[in-house]
Amino acid sequence: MSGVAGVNAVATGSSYQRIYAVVRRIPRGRVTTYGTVARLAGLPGQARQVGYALSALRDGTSVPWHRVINAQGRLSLERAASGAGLTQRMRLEREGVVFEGSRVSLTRYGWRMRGPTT
DNA sequence: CCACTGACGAGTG
DNA sequence: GCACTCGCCAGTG
Repeated sequence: MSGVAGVNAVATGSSYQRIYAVVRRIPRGRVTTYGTVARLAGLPGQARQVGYALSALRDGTSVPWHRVINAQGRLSLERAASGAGLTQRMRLEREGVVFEGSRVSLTRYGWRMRGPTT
C-alpha cells in the first residue's frame, strides 16, 4: 500500500493533512486554486504538492477536492481520460457554479476573491 | 546520485 | 488564446 506515500498520512503530521484541512474550509459554491490552497496550508509555491496530495484521495473522501481548480479557472482533470473532470464539473455546477465554456470565473467564484471588484 | 513525471503557477513571445 | 521555459517538491526506476 505504499502506492502513494501519505494516503494514510492523515495520522501523521504530513503536509497532506494541512492541505486537506484547507480544502475542507472551502465554502460550498466556491472554488479555489491549487496555489491558494498551498499558500493557506503553509506551503507557498508548492501548488504541485497540493495536486499530488489531492490525487492521493479516493472516492468517498470527506475532502471537497472538486472545489480546487487551477489558476486558469479550468479543471486540471478536464484532460484526464478517467472522466474525473466530468464528475468535478458536475459537482461544481450542482453547487451553483456556472461554467463559461470549459472555464470558471475565478473573479466571481474564487474563494477569498482577490480579483477586481465586480 | 541522475532523469523523468505529475490534479501547478507565473512569465514571455 | 496558445506554446514554451523555469521554478517547486515528492515519488519511482
